[in-house]
Amino acid sequence: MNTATPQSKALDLDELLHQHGLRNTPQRQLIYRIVSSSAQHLSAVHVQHQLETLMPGISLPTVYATLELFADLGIVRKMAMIDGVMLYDTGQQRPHAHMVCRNCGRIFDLDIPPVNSDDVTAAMNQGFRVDSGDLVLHGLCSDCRAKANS
Amino acid sequence: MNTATPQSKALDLDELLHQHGLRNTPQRQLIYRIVSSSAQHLSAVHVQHQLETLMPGISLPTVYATLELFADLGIVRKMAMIDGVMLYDTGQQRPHAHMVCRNCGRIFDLDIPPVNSDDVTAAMNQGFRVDSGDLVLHGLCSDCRAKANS
DNA sequence: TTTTGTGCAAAGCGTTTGCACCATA
DNA sequence: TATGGTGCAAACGCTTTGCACAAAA
Repeated sequence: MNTATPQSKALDLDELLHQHGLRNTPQRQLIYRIVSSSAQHLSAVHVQHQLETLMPGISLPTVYATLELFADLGIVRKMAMIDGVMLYDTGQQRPHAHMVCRNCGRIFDLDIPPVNSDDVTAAMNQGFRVDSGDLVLHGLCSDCRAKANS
Repeated sequence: MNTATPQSKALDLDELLHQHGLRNTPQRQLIYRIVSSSAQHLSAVHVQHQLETLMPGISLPTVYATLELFADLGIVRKMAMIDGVMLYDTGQQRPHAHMVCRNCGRIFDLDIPPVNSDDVTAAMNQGFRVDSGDLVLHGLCSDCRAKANS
């Protein structure tokens, strides 16, 4: 059924868009390529920076609109908003926590499940149904720990 | 030593401010009264609303500055930023998670530790030292679940 | 009287919206 | 050719900053 079976995970974006009555544009293709090839979380400006050489004129509103669209299509997940910046992840990575270094400000992905079953049951006991969760840890990254000890 | 011994937990704000060479102003007293008597998280506008009757003219920048000051003094904690809004909690409550209802948008406090020891050790194994953490759960609150089932 | 705090206004920053032009289908 | 997407500019919401006046010590 698929027109091709590319090496890895490349789901057929063209087909997916057409199934939803949406158009296949170079912007969407490029943004898709970036988010699907990144193993890390991405912000909108991060995506725009990565597009600097491939499509210099791309606008930030387009990046936001496309990421929002991809979130609706299940291609990306809207992750935690950290310091007022929304982070997006490819839906292919398993749910994970984020670590913010309070010294250098960098944000790291941690392979830790953000929500455990205790959290879900505790929330349930208080009447809530949990769909997802964001865990953001604050502290020092290894680089800044090394610098602090010198 | 104290000029009064009010009902509950009122630590001596006046003394604390003087210890740090800071001034005791009515704004700080009132904001302190609000945050220390609230069992819930608070945003800056939330605090301002609560001050409507006691001090109608108080400005938002002053509220922000005072909350920031109280955070430095350890009186409040800067909690998670949710939807671009910073939440503050009194340092007296134990660390807890937040629950955002994706239907009504309300934010609830949940008596769940945001970070467990597994998280800390897992982060440590990747080189990070964890100081604190914010857990934000997304889902449906009990009210909206009830409405959805009707 | 000296110094800090407050209030006002405006600036920042990330995100969203309105609208004319362009490109996909 | 018709509809939907893009880019530009501007609006928006929350937070922060600059500065003159007021108030605490």
